[in-house]
Amino acid sequence: MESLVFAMVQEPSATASVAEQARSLLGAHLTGHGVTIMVTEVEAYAGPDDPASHAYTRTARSEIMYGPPGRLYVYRIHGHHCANVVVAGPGPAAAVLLRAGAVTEGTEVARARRGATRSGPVPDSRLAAGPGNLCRALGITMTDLGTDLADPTTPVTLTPAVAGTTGPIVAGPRVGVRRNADVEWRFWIDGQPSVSAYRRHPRAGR
DNA sequence: CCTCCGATGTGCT
DNA sequence: GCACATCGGAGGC
Repeated sequence: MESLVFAMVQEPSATASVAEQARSLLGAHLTGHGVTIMVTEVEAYAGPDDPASHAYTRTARSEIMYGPPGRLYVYRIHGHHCANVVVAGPGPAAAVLLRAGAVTEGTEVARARRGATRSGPVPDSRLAAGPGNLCRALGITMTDLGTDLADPTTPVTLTPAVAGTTGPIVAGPRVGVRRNADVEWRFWIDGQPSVSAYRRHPRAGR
């Protein structure tokens, strides 16, 4: 409650709908290279007014977020890939990070891509748990950067959710961000086993 | 050039 | 809860 007021004061109405668009992606179906997931966890990132966003500074890497919505923004971090949907915010360069999903098709392919950890095989419910693992399960790499997600002929496509079919949606602070660490722009479907545990950035303020 | 540092994942104490 | 592998982007010099 208090944090919501804080967010509204900090972020004027220009970015409020970025969070709404992130919420609306929950329950959508994303297909990547033969594997389909239902999206269970997302995070909203705004543009130049959101220091946690890559679009906070406009560079060659973040340029795609200043372009048309519905395209895929892929970046690498710590040797992993992360996938975002560029959305049309009231402000420029809004995007939604796809953090987790439940595999609904292509489970065998996803298992093969994930392989086994030292402690054993990855449970099917966690094949696309976490943004890096989601990309691995779906075979998303930098070659998919800029894909038009509405074009059914591409290897990566997004099918919108039917509103009101996901069950309860929960919100909290974004995982692992140092700046704007208290803005509650992570959204997930309550009870889904693919959803990440919250980890605060070690050097986040407060 | 060179340094810093993550929108991470995994394993271990 | 904590350490660390890992690597490219971004910015400083």
